[in-house]
Amino acid sequence: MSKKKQDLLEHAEELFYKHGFHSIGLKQIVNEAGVAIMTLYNHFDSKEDLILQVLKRREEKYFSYLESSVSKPKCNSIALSLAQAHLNWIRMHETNGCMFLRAKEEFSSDSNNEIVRYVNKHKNSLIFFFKQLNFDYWESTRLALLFEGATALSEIINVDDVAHELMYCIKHLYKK
Amino acid sequence: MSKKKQDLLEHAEELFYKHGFHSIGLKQIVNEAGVAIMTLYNHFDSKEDLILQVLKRREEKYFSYLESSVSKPKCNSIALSLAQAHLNWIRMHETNGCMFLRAKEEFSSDSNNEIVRYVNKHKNSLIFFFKQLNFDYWESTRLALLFEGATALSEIINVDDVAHELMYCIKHLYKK
DNA sequence: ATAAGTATAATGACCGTTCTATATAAAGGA
DNA sequence: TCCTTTATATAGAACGGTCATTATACTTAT
Repeated sequence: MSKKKQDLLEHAEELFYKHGFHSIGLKQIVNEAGVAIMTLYNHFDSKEDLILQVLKRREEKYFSYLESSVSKPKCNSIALSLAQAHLNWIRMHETNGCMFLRAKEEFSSDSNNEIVRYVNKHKNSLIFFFKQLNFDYWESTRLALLFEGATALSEIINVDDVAHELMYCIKHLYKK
Repeated sequence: MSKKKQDLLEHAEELFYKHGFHSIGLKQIVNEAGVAIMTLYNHFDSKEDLILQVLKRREEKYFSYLESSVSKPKCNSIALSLAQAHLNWIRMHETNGCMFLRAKEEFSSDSNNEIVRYVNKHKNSLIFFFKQLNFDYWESTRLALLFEGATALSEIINVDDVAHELMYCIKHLYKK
């Protein structure tokens, strides 16, 4: 992948997450990335295409982060390891909510929008990921609920306190 | 309050929640409400002022909804009654996330923005509301985590399944 | 020479906000 | 009852700005 394209993806991810998808203009992205606007359109079909590629890149990073936490677990409990990984992910970023849900929210008025469909797919992949680790449907759904809650609450109170309560919930609600 | 102002607030709330704050233009709001653009500026100082008044109205509705659930409880458990009320609130609206967090997210790049400060205050009011019902800090924080999780997850999977898991968590994590 | 990146300007549309000028209707005094 | 004031609402245009996208033409490297 071109260095310029990578720069664009990185700065677009940061700016979209910080300001939102409608708020940020392509001009601001290319300025931040230090490339020309035509270079952006050379690598991406449209703003929607850029958003989609940003989200796909982020999904890969997030899932590989979760996966590494189960392949190299730090706790004897899988649920606890996953929770630790999710909390670390939150700590690594600005606490500004779930980027995928925010994308869906901003474009959800058109339910056939490609971004909306992609986010739905992504969140179902997350629940499916839990199921593959031998959690049943309800246990997986519950994990998703707790993780989304942790992400959202971190926008308001400090992450350490959120972590405290997420761990408390997991410890009392999961055996493995 | 003027009938026109009420119409504006109602349609603005619906449109902001459906499309987002930056996405929706004032023209579309006045069209939907059936008033002239100058009528909007007669009642509100600016778009930011309109957003703030929409959020304040919504906060009152949400809190009075929670309050009525504890004054006329349907369950023997306070936490369970609150959870039922929160789930009913979700069912009453389009499942498009928490409007307050979405407002904060869209304007958070300017942390001194009045909307951002208001949302922070609102969420702290929620935790304070729980504390007044004799939940300690951690119990209150945990309730907030679970409620935010339920709101977020309802954007993805059907609310009945979310309700199932929220109730499960509450039952196993709270005595009263 | 081929490919990738650059700068710049143009397009048409929409943005929040303000201005002007007109219409309506209720309220108060004669 | 008539006249005047005041408040509220209206339509429509204008302002300067930004938006995503496209076209053109120039400069680099490989």
